[in-house]
Amino acid sequence: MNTDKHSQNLKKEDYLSHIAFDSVIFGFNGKDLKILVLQYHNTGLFALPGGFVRRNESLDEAVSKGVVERTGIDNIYLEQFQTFGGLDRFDSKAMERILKMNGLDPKANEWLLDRFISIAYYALINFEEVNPVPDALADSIEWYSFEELPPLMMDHEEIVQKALETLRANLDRKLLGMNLLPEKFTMRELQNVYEKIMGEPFKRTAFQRKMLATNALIRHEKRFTGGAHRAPYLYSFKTMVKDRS
Amino acid sequence: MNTDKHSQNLKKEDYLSHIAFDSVIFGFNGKDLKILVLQYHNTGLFALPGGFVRRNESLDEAVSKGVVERTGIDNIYLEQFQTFGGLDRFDSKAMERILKMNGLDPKANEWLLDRFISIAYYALINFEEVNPVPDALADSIEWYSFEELPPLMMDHEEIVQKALETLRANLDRKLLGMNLLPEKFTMRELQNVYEKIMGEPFKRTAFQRKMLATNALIRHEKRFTGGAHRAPYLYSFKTMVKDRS
DNA sequence: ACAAAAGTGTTACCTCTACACCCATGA
DNA sequence: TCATGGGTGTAGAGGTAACACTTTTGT
Repeated sequence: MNTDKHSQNLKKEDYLSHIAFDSVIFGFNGKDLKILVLQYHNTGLFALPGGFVRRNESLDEAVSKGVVERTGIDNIYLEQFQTFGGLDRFDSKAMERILKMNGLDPKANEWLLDRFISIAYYALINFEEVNPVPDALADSIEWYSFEELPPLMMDHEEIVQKALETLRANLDRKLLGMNLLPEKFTMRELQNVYEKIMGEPFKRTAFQRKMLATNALIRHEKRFTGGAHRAPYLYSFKTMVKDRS
Repeated sequence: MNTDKHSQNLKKEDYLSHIAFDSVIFGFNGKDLKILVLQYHNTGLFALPGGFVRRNESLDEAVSKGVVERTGIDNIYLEQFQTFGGLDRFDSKAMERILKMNGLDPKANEWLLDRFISIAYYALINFEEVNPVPDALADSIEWYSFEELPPLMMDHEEIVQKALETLRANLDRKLLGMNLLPEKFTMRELQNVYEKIMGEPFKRTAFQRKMLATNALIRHEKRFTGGAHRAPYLYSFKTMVKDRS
């Protein structure tokens, strides 16, 4: 949970009360699968980037805007995967602390201390294009790989877990790999993405054939890396179709 | 969208504003796949059974309670599948009419006319056990098969569509058939469920083998129907495990 | 005996896997 | 020419699908 860039504008009447969103933003730096985590000013509290929904925008618009603001790129693959509505999922003391540390009056922003239901989305982005931007209440937003995630607020660790599960379940059904890679990539790079997401190694030759069999790749010129070996082909995905379901 | 049984209790302060749920309740009568649709008093408006979330109950609890109240049975397979948050998804005029026709003052229940985000669930139940119960605002709740669905309010047709898609996508991954059948059933009955859900016929022998290969069925005594043919075995599902993901 | 539906055996086919082999590249 | 990693050919295993055959039941 998190706020708009212009925190002074967090007026109750502009937003739908009790409704928040959280986003699990995945990026792949060529080696590791990472997610964006932000830290609130002077509190030591870590959380997923999130926000609230304005009365005059749809849920999808709100989330899209939030993710674009944090990453600096638009045209992002975004997918809603679950809504979290447990009774335990608000921590008014932590929220109060966050507001105070940002010089905001908790009394004047009482609606933020109330119970929230959060709609969770995951995003897949091309790591290279991103320049993460913290919002007004947070002083840092950084990439963390799964092995070194800091402890997250409230139920955010559960949200991350569920995001990863959903991503895994969808990986074969949809062509998700494309959203984590630059436009052109080698088969080895594609395999790396798949292995990091699934958390297990694949056989090189079987992977290659499986991918080619999907008929979704275009083969381009070779990439001469300077390595003392055969130059691999570059590939790109045929269409911008992200969902084949 | 819909209300609690005791509509006089629909006090704003008891509920989370802007948040509703809708449920697509599937049942199988041995021949057709049907869903429960309710009709509001004197309005000709059809809608999915739904409700609101009390401040002191979790989202899942609220939905579960709502579905149990309408069907009269508990221990129902329930799965959240999507949250709908479009700007178009409120129709204050229709809601006003519903309130008026039920002798409620729209002014006193103004929060119900506001914009709502709805978390949608689907439920799978054993048709035979159900005795559908309309809530206070509705005068009927009835089974409709997909071919004869009445026009539904707001985005409820989209919700039904998405529920069916999700059910189809999950059918193989999870053992969902079990929730739509009585405890013991024949292979032909199980195949009927699958065919109705997927909307396509399966080969009898292939289906039988595929099901037996899952190793999830127990074979019981035969059922002598009086038909002039070999009596089929009865089967039941091995475990109450509903999710193998 | 016969018709109807249930259950199973068999064969052909297809797919996937493993392994080997060849290819291209720069040192 | 050697080491390294990329691409493809092939044979065997395993799984799937189609079809026929057998079994069981009530008329």
